[in-house]
Amino acid sequence: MIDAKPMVLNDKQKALIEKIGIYHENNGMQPAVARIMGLLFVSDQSQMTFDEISEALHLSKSATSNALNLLLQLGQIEYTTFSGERKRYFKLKLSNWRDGFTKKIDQMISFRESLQEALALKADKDCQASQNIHELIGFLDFLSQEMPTLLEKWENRKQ
Amino acid sequence: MIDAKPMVLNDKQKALIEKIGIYHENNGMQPAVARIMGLLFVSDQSQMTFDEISEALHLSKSATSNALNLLLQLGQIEYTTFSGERKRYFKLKLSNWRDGFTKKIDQMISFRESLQEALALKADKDCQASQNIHELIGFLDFLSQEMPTLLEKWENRKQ
DNA sequence: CCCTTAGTTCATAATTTACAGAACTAAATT
DNA sequence: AATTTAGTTCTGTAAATTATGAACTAAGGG
Repeated sequence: MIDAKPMVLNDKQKALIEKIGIYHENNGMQPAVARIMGLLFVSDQSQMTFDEISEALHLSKSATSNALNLLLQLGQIEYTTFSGERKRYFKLKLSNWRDGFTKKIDQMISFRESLQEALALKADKDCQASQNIHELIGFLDFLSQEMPTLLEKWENRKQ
Repeated sequence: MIDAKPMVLNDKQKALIEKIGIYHENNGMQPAVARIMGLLFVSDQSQMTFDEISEALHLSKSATSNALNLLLQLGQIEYTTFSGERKRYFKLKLSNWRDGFTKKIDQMISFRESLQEALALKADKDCQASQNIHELIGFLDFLSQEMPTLLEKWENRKQ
């Protein structure tokens, strides 16, 4: 079987893949994983195979395998297959961004639990520090209350 | 000069410092830096000196110095001094939480720039991928529009 | 039944990070 | 002037992360 024409990236695309990559590194992804995110954002192909990704980013098969499986597990990408072919075609699961946003907010709100514990352990419940913690808890409660409303508002505006 | 009585932490406090520490690690801080955040949340002292922090967490002076300076630079802590003393007394700058939230959201919104660039580089501006990116930009614009309103609402509710 | 394709898994090498310890500095104290 | 206090800065290194390459597996084709 003849190879598909190799994906060639120009300099602007390469630079943008790095930029998007660094953004995702700062959000906790490892470099190779983050570069795959960059590639899938920038690529002109609607979907890419394992080997195309591996070649475009000069990644070993093992790094590619680990990264793709991690991204699948994170729900950041998905793949389709075609009958009679074993290859998987990967693309971003951008519909998931709203979920991703929700997850980030939920992670912030999860800190509430620790704050409550901290307050419980404080010898002086009325000191300034305790009051500050209390206010912070209030803010997190406010957030978890308002977020559904905010997302609903977005859904309505979208149409 | 006689030492101040050493800060003694009980097991619950130690455990909570680790928990809060891990939370802050997950938000990009290095372990020692994150533990200092934990300590300042949990401590019954309204403020702590360099040496108290260093001893309470069994950190070397260099680690303590680097961590405190980083936290100062991040705006997560502040210090006061007393006339005739060179020592600095550190405490959390919790008023900054709102700023911190804003920063997080801004960081998310900063991704808009990359998305716009990605869209500009796309060969096909009408493909599904382009449209998804476009929708994502829309969501980020929505967020940056709604955030001031949301924070205002919180300010009003607070009083 | 052997070969190719499409990966996965494992051992290990190469960085990078995070911290300790020692040497250093600058102000205050004796 | 010497010492103590309150740190800072500079190596060195242990540990963790990240990626590689080789060996392996499992499905499908000839």
